[in-house]
Amino acid sequence: MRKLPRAFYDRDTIVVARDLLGKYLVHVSRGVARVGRIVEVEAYLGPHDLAAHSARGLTQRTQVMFGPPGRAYVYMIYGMYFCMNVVTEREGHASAVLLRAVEPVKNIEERTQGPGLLCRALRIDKRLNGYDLTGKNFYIAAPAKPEPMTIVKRPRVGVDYAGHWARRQLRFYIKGNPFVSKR
DNA sequence: TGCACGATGAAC
DNA sequence: TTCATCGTGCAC
Repeated sequence: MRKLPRAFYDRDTIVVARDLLGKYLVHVSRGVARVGRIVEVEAYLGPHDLAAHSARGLTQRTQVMFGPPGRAYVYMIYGMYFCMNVVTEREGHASAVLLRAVEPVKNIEERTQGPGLLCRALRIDKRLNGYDLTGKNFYIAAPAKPEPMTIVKRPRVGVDYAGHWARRQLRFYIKGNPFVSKR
């Protein structure tokens, strides 16, 4: 495995989203390295994208989205789950990719089919908000030999309020993978 | 300072 | 379809 460099994230958000499929998400917590293979993602394109948190402008919560690429944007949702994103493109662009599901690879016992569940299973919480993913204990890596895959695109989940942006096909997942979230 | 609601998940 | 549960953003 080779850890993804910052340049990987400093590219068009849709390109990064699709390219993240099949990569390994690694979090070392209390000496335990948990690894999941990314199988489902969603792209959030920036302040002009009405479904993105950054559409409301720079706030305390969204400041990481407005920061440099390659950092984790982790936030609490519905008072009980966390969601994890990776920040993309140049600083100030405020775009990110939401990780929606991973396939268990190592040291994962709980379910991972959904953004809240994958964070719980990989022990990802608010403390990791802003973490530099080119760092030591929390990163994304490319497998030694990538598996062939077909990518499916669909509208994003839970953003019906976003007008025509709700219809854009910005959700991507690996066709046929059993760990993709249901909906 | 108060309050409506959400990039969810599970039960009914 | 309803509910758990709380931080955020925006209205007063």
